Amino acid sequence: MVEPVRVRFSPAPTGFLHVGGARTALFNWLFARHHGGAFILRIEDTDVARSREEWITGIQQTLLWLGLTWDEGPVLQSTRFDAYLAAAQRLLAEGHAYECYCTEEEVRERNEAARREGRTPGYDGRCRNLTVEERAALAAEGRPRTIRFRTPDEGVSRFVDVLRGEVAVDWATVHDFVIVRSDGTPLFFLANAVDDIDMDITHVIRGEDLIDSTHRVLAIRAALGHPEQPVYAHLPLIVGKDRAKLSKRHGAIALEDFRERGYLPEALLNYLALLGWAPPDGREIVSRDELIAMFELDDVNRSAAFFDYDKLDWMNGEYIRAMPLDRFEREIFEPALQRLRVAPELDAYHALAEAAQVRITTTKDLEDQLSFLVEEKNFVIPDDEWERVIATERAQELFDAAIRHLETCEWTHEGINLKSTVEGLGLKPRKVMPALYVAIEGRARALPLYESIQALGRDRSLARLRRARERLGAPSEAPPA
RNA sequence: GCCCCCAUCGUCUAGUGGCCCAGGACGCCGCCCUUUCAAGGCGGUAACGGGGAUUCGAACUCCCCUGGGGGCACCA
Repeated sequence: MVEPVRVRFSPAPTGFLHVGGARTALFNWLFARHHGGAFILRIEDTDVARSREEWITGIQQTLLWLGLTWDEGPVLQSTRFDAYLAAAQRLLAEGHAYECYCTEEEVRERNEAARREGRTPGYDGRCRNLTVEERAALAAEGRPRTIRFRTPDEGVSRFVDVLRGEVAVDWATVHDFVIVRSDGTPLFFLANAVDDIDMDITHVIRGEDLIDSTHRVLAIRAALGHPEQPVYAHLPLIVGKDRAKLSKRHGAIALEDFRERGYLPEALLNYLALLGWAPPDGREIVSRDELIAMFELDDVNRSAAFFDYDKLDWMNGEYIRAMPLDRFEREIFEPALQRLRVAPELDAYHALAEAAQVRITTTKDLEDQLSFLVEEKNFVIPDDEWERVIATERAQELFDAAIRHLETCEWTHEGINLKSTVEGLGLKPRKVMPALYVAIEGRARALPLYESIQALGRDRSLARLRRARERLGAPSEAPPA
């Protein structure tokens, strides 16, 4: 590429950023970084009524969390209305646009009628060729006035999409559309066209849902004296379980929520990169730098992708496991303890942290696993676990032996080892150990027992075992197996 | 209704006319390891939507059908 690459991510601040938007941002960012170009953040807040300040900051925070830093911006379109309106005046003066006095309701009603009668909806061109007198009369009625772009009556609109080849449509099927609202504010098509020109955008990478609007934006560009086209790449959509496009009100989850649920930004980034793109070498775990090095726009595929949480979970686990232990302890283990209000005695918990690292998929997961460390009065054994796992034949013997062992053993991993104690009773460890897990950790699928006992300490461990032993009662009271 | 886009295992994908009776990954199933659960190792299940055409030869090219999705706002 000879010219410097300039791409933009241009969300509307009308809601949170979800995986679809994030993937679009990521591909733009990767493309810019790969080519040493500029990644620009542009906020398309031309719809003043729906745009909110908090979404603008929210989107930025999310991008930064993912590590998608921008080189220019954020440029708020709401600060550039003058430029768009000047362009509109020029289009008006040169006959590419006209003043339209149809109200929103009228247009909507006519469209609905058209749909009902099986005709194609779309602006019917009522105000297309008004005379000066007619316009004056309508204005005198106090009717609101919009500025509407006049699309060509015939011919074909075409552009080349990197992923899909030539995309062509008959102009006859593209109806005139509003570029300035009756309140005088500009709309997406106008602002988008003007900004892409003014910002020297070279490549437009966005969702496929915008593919049809491309013809309209291109028509404005041409009318404004810029017939040259940026390179377009319309990314396949990310769909939900029902294969329908994800949106704020349809199945989409805010990226913010992924953060709260304990996903690592690098894992989410990696996963997102694999939605619609695959590295030439077929690897799944690809670092940010490798992504930048390998990413090519024409390797992106064309069909919609389903967001698979199972695979994301796996990938997040991979990233957690790949962390150096000290970093895991510092950034994930310790904060989890703090959230549980457990004093982080890291020396005592070292082995536990190591054991936990390979067992969790999210950092939120870790909290559940570590919840047994809470103070004694808050520790409870769920009734169903008690019945299923602890209240079994020979449980009394088992607990008596375990208590005896832990009362005197050396307080090391090897010393705590209960295997020979259990085997000494003629019991199979695999069969009966779960009872001890539940007594100590409150659950059968839990962090390793010896590390947990060690972390809990001798007194607290014995207290839990004795409590369970007491509840079991005398041997004769044991329920028949 | 009209226009546009898409079509390989359940899911994400590789594949660009012979190397494919289709490869990898997630999931799932089984076995091993094992103090539970994981992780790890080994193995397995599973797909080119249908029909034509081109060709010596099609997952790969073309056409039709079917299916799915998107768009047709004073949203973006």
